[in-house]
Amino acid sequence: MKTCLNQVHSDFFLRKMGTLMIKSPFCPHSKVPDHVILCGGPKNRYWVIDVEERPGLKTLTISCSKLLHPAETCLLRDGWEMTPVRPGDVVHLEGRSDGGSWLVDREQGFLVLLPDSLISGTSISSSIRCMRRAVLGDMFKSFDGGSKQMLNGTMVHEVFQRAATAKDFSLETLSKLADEALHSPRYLGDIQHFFFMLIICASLPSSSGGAPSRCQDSGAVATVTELADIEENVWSPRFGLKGKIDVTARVRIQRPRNGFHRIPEEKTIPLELKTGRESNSIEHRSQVILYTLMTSERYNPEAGFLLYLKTGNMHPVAPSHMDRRELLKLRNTLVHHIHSCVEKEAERSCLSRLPDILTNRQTCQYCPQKRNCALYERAVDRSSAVTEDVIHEFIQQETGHLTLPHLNYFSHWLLLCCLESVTMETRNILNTLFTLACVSSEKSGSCAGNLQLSGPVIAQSEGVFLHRFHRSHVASQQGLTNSSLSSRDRIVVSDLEGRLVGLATGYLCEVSQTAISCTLDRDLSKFRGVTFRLDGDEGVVGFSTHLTNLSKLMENSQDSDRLRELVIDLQAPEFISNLSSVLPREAKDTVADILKGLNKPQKQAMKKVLLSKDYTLVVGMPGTGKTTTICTLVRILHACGFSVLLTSYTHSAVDNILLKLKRFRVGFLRLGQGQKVHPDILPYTEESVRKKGVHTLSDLEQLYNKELIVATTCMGIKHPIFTRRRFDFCIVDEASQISQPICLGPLFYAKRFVLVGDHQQLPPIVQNHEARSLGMDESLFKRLELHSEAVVQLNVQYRMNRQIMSLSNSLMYDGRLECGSERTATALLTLPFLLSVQSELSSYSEAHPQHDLSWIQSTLLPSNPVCFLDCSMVPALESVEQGGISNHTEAALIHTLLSLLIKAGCKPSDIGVIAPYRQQLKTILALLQSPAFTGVEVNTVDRYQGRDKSLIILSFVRSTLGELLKDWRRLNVAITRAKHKLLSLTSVSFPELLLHIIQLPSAAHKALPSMDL
DNA sequence: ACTCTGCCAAGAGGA
Repeated sequence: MKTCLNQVHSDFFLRKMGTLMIKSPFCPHSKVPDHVILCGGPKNRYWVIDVEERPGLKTLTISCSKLLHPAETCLLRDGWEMTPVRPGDVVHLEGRSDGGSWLVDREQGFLVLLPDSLISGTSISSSIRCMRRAVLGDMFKSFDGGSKQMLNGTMVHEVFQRAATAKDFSLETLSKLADEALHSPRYLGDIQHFFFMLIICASLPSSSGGAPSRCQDSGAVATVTELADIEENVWSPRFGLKGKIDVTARVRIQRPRNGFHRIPEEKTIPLELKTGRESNSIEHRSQVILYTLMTSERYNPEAGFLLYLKTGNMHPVAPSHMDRRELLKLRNTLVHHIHSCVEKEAERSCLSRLPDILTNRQTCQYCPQKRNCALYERAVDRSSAVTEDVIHEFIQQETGHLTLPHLNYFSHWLLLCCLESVTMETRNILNTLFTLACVSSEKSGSCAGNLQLSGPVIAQSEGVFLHRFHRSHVASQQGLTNSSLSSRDRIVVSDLEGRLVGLATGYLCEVSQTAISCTLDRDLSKFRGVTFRLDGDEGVVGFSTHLTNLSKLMENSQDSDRLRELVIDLQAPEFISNLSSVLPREAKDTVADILKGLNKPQKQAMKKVLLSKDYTLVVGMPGTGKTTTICTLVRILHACGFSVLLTSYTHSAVDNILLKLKRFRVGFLRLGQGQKVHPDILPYTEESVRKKGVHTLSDLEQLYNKELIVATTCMGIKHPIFTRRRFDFCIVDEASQISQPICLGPLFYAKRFVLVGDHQQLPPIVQNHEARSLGMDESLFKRLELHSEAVVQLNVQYRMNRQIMSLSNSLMYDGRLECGSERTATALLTLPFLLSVQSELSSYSEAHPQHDLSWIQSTLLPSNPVCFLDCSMVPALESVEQGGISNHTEAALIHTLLSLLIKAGCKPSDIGVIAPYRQQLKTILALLQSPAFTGVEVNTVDRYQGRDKSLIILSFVRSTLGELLKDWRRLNVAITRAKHKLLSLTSVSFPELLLHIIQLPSAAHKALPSMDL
């Protein structure tokens, strides 16, 4: 067995420091991180302090207190000792403890490793055959599936569930439902993909006489009396399981007993439907066992049923302790592999080994993960020792087309993504839902408790139910509006007791003091009377899109081969020499017309794109009309009859271009959730077009093929349209802010691509330090930039006046940035009432000669477009608070300056306040409560990218540059948002920007306390 | 040492 790393460390520690140190629960080795929540009792969460291994036995030293005291012990044996538990893990224990000593063995107790990671029933049952496949399936999620049989299964499931709900299994109803399912917009896309039609009725039970069904087992008779639910969603933080139950049924069980009355017993049990062959396999039965386990808190079902629709046979599944034990052990192994995808080796992280490859040709042949399996083996595990011919041949077959650089790129980015996902995982707030009482969650603001359903539930559309909750009694004095929950947030609904965790998910609509309305994916009207809690779901999206794209890049296909050459091998992009061969004659005039409004570099960009055979990179320096350029480019391509896939990382970036495009009456199709799309773009979404009537395959096909231009976010490429369509061009906006694996996604679907961005502005955000240092913040835009022949620079800007521009020029652009016109270059802030403010300041100054106000006087002057206000003498000190870093002195100075500027006649809506830290925004906003400041926009540097204001006040907050502004790209963004005037409050000296410094006197922020502002 | 947006999901069956 592999020795785990932590074990090595503690052994080492033990030898060095002697036994006393390691036995002490307070050894620094095992400090509990802040985000971990521990507790005792039936929902216990223990921290593993130490693991001691002996043959056939594992002893854990554990504690449910963050102080790691008192410590308890847990003995694992009879196979449980193989559980891959390590110091620093969190575990849940089932069973009994005898004075702080637990025993988990053959007969009693369960250990649930990392219980807050909920593992789905299907993942676990798929791990029975092959653990490696289950782990890969968790990483590369969108690889399983896509067969006709599956689609058939999905639809038959739906038909059955609907018929069961209606309690009507007549042939007439069934065929009606089947017809509906066939024409449901939900499946049309998939059906189109497979091009087949099917007759559903063929797969339905012949004895459609109906529910209730019966089942016989060793004399006991179970009769289904009622359907409690369909597609019930279950999250079980107790066993670390989750799943969706096909049918939750009430049954009456009658057991014959000699000499006793047959007292019927009512039970609620899970019922699993299968439409395929009646295999009654371990996998199928295990699924049922897991459902009984995860619903044990809800219904305590002793058994469940497996119903094969083809034959109509129902198999009871009554799990034994052994069944549950073995499945939980599998879950623990699986969760271990998922959780420890990276490990440290000599201070450097590397990808962990996966469970071994199965050498069963039969099983592997149809495995949906076979490419990823082979890739991982060759690119990561690199076990040269394995020379088994079967495996070697398999790996060769799957990855033979790849070179070493390809494999390195794959494993490198896989490692980066895994590192980042581990860091993101610790911020998952859902585990507070599992363990934290609602009251304490409410304090953090992401939860609302004590809610009761009020009024009717309104079904808005399929799977969208409008609910209203009101707060039954205000336990805490807080009203609901104090919470940070706001409309459009994603939420999870659970009950207050923690029995019905994750009942439904949805979006918040309205929040008032005492009521909340939201749309949920399920109708909760039958839970009337239950007290609910509602938690904000920040949603850990995970990295499956990243990994899927990486895997796709390694595919043995034409599209992927070409992308690998360009992206990994960095093959030089090619261009054709003559425009006339691409420009259709009839489009020439239109194109010439469109080109008229452009400046020189913009025209150059158009030309380069049209001539490109592979890709073009458009550098859009600040204020150079990036959006206009893209919009014009799309119009030209459209006029030439080219199809275009238009994407960016964010919805707002996509919609920005579309809003412009719309004005030129260029048609397009916008894919994506209506919730996220700009209201003016909504009519162009698939959803809206469909409402006008899409009933058949050809309708849908027409909808998908009609427009030359299709727009969506980079994450939106899972849409069925991409299984059918290829585009002439793909344009990716803000490409310098998108990480490589995500940026790759849309490129698979186009012959050529255009990346638009500016690597001198913000890079992709990476949380994990190691991942960043290993280059995860390098965008594809930046990677490809070395091919200067592919780059066009938009360097003529229409935003900043000369002085502000030169600041950025000296910092970043080596003087390449130019003003588009003399008007732009000389534009200044207009302050109509400046004179009266200045004279007021002068008279104040005379009355209070101890205050030196000359700095304010010169700061206000529009003819001073760039002012660095040096606060080091004031002094303005940063303070570290709960929510981050802020600087109250700078905030006070901003308040003073804003008051004077607005008084001098600057419109609040022309003013932007920028700070790198969120906490500073809060501090500033708190000072700007008066209505006079309404319209002033206070935001972070990051959120201001792509936008501008006439006047910008920038608060540096920190007296050293700090991690954020140390990144000059962020500093560059900050200083290039202002059109006419830029005021920066800082205690940092910039040798690079030695211009325009105004020294603030000591206590400058207290200079005007009595002046009427 | 605090910057941020994306996603609907667990399962649909077959050797």
